[in-house]
Amino acid sequence: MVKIATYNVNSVNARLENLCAWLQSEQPDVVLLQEIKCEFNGFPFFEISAAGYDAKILGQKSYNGVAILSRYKIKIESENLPEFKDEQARYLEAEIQLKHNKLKVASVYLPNGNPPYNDVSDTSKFDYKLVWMDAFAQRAKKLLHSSDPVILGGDFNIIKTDKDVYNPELFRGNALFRPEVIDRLRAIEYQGWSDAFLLSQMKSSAVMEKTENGYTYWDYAGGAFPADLGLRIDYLFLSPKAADRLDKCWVDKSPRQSAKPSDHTALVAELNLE
DNA sequence: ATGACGGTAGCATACCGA
Repeated sequence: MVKIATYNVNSVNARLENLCAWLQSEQPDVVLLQEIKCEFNGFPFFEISAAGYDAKILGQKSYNGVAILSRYKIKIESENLPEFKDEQARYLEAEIQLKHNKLKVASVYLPNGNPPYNDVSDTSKFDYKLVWMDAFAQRAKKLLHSSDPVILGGDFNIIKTDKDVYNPELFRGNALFRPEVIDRLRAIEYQGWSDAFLLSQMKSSAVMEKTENGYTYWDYAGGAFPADLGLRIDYLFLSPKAADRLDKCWVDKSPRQSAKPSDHTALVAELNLE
């Protein structure tokens, strides 16, 4: 059994205690991190290694940045999306050599796309989100038919349906909830990817799991977390070979409940692979 | 009242986030 998680940490250095405590208690085999907010020289390799993990990163100063942690050997396949010039560090793809099987994974931090507060008519961030998604869709299509199982995980910054947000009306017109991005994500899923959380819910017979909203993000402000005013915007997408092996996928709220939390929490899956 | 909260850069406050 392999346990894989995605977690937007909102600065790996600000979250180091939180992250290491969670690695210690949950013992995931592979972790996809987003928003590490540091460059190579600022990444806490020593502490992550002491926790038992190899780490590969694509860093950026102050903003963005993605990483892959693993108890198994990590071989980087792509830093950034191939054939897409990107100033921002949002995509890291690797091959993980398990005991017997190989696994392909990518840590994905999709652009937010909302305009800056001082100029709400500025569409450049939204335009960037759309072209980024088009490049990502091309890469996903290539990866889908890999001979190894593939998992694309991360913070996608997309609310797929009204069910995935505490107040849909409040988010109409928001870049996370615009038809242009929802349609693009649906087109990617129609290539043949499975949303691990939904697939797990579908296979479960437990009533509690079926009614779980799957929120992975709660605003820091206004007591959103205790009131469960959240969004489901972090996903694990499984290729057919990975979906075949899915045992269970769930939201782990423990990092969000701990001291000094990220505004996101971890989404975890277990697959029958070794 | 047009906020809240948190991180980074860098030293006051702007930018970013969802």
